[in-house]
Amino acid sequence: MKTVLLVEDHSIVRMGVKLLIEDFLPSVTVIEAATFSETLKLLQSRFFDLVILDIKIPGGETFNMISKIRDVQNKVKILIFSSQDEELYAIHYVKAGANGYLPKDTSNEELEKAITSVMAGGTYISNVIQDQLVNNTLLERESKESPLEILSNRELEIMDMLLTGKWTKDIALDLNIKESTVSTYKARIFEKLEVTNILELFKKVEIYKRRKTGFN
Amino acid sequence: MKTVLLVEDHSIVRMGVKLLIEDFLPSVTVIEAATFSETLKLLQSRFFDLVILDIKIPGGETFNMISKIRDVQNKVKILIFSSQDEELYAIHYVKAGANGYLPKDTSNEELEKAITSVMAGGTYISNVIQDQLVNNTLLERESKESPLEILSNRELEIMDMLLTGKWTKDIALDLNIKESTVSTYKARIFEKLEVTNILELFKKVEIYKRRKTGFN
DNA sequence: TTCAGATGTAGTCAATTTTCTACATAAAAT
DNA sequence: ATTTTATGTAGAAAATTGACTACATCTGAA
Repeated sequence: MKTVLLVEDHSIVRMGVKLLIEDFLPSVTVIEAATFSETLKLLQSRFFDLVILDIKIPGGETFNMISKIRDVQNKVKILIFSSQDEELYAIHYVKAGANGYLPKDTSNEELEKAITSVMAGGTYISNVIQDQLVNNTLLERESKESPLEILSNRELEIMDMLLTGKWTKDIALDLNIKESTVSTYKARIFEKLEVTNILELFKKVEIYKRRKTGFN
Repeated sequence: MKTVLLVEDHSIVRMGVKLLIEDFLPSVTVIEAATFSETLKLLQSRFFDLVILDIKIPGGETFNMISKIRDVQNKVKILIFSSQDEELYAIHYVKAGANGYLPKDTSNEELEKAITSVMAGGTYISNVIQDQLVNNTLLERESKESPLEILSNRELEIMDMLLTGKWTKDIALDLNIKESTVSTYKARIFEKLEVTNILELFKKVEIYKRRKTGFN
């Protein structure tokens, strides 16, 4: 008899997922939690085989949640269940110790596959993320503390200016280099951090900042 | 015998909502649609009492969806069923002719209440929005409480897309308008919200969201 | 010591975006 | 009823940025 803790603040979604699980795995008991503190309390009170974790529930500090869960029940499997927007960071969740990542707009079949494979002790990563892994040396890069560390000083300097809202030409002027040079840096930064525009860059950096400052 | 058209692309959510409705209103038939074109097709083929509309489904142009639905079946009730992120814009949906607005993270009871009251010919507006209405002196009166409310619907729509990280040409393509038009909107949005680039825009909107939702 | 890969820098030309102007229509104000 | 202002939309020209390519120097690994 397996027990799953479903952490998700949207009751509608909870209902759908719960139903789905009970349908294809009738022997599984699904317990629900809507907040992170509730989650921790439940984890302290009883054993779970799997935690399905919506990464942006109230009271949760994204990356820290995973380690906090493991602090309480270190053998529990964790399946991140996130909205599409977070796909960018999916790899980080896995790196941070999650056993799987699943976008919310997934098909029922995928959800089923993910849950069974993670509960069986495997890892589940949606195709999107697999692509990220395959055609990139991301894993190696991620082995460093922060993706920001793979930037050269000059790149970092320019990234900072970019995040201030400066335009290519401003930066070129400030640093006395050609605009084309700035463009090159920009391209390299974007490539290294795997983003395609300043907004994504900003969000990514935000996450790392939070990660550093959060008590770990 | 009433019939409800549930428009929602996430199958998990569809499942939850459908179940809920069938549970508390057993006489109601729920038909599902995952895209907007599917929605229109269904509306043309048969009569519905209510459309529950996820505002960001594939193929939908946010605000136009409401009028397009009314073009086909002008007496149908429309209940906007949107994710929390859109709460900011809720008031615009109601202005645009929706009969109700309901955030996705609602309780089952609220969903029930919303559906019954809208189907009965009333209007349902979640408390969050009611607050907005109250201190804004109502739908008609334009109040500048929120900087976002001074944007037109089209501007808001484009701002959303901008904040997703989309480029001018993508938006133009999506909305079938010229890139220069998008640029014009962009300029107007920037001017109205007093920012000079997307980053500032993003930050401004973030701040406003946090204030409204009381998060963190 | 040698050599591949990383880094700092640009040029060129193509692609994209912005600016400025314009205009019809809708909505609001007088 | 009439004038203003707001909104949705573009065209043309100008400005900015990006993609590719190149190349010298530096640096760590074989």
